[in-house]
Amino acid sequence: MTPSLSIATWNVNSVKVRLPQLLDFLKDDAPDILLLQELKCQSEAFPREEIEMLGYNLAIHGQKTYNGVAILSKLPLEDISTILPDDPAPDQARYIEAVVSLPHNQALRIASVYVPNGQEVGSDKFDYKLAFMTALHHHMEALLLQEEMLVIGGDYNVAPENIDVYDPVASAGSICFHPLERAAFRAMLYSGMTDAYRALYPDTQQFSWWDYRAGAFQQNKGLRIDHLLLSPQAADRLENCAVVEKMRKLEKASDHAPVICKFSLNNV
DNA sequence: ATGGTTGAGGTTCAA
Repeated sequence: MTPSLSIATWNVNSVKVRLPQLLDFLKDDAPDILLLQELKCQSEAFPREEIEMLGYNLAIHGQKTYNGVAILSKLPLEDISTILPDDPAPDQARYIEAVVSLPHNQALRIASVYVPNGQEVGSDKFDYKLAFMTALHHHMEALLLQEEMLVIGGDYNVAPENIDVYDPVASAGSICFHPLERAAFRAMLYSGMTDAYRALYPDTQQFSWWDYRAGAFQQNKGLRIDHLLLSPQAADRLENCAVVEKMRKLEKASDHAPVICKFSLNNV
C-alpha cells in the first residue's frame, strides 16, 4: 500500500453548531489533518473530547464570537504557534501553525488561516484585509526558505481568477474579487506556492463557498475562496484535490464546503 | 430600501 497523507480545510462557521457534521466528516472522509476556520468560540469552549475520541490531536486558537482557527491532526503536533509576523490585528484569532513529524525524519509544516473578509472595497476593513494578506505573503516567503513540505490552507476570501466566480462581469471590482485582492493572492503564487485545486484542474469551475441568501447554492452561484497553498516540496507529492460539496447540501450547513487533498509519501 | 440568511449574543454586527 502506498503511504499517503490527506489534508483538508473547512470554514465551519461555528464549530458548536457544526459539531455533528464535523464529526461525520472526520469519520467518513477521515482526513489525516483538518484545518478549521471561523470556530466562533473561545479555545476553552472548543469541543475537544468528541474530536480527540476520533484520534485527533488539537491545536486551537479561538476567541469570543468571531474568527478562530484550529488544526486537527492524527499525527502529533509540535512547535504550535499563533504568531503571524506583522499581523495588522494580532488580537484577532486568524492564524495557527504547527509542525507534523512524518516517517523518516521528514517534517511537514501546516497552517490554518482565516483571511479577513474585507466587507466593502475601500473600507478600513478592506485595507486591513490587504495588510493581512501582505503579512501572510511575507511569512510564506520566510517559510519557503526552509525548503520543507508546507501546506497553508484556509479561507483566503479571494477568488483568484474569472473561472472562480459565477459571474465575473457582475463580480468585477467587488469584495473577494477585487484586482488588489487578486494581486495579493497572485503574489503568494509568484513566491512559489501552488494552488492545489487549480494545479490539478486548470479548466474546471468548482466553488467552495455559496451565500446563504437568495438560493445561491441551489443555483450554484458561488466562489472558490478556500484554498490549499503548497510549497514545491508539497506540490511534488500532490495526488488529488476535491471540494466536498455534500457537506454544503446538508440541513444547517456551513456556507463553505471542505476542500481536501491527498499527498503521496512514497520515498519520503 | 442592496435583497437575501446565518451565527453569536443580545435588541446589532459580521459575514
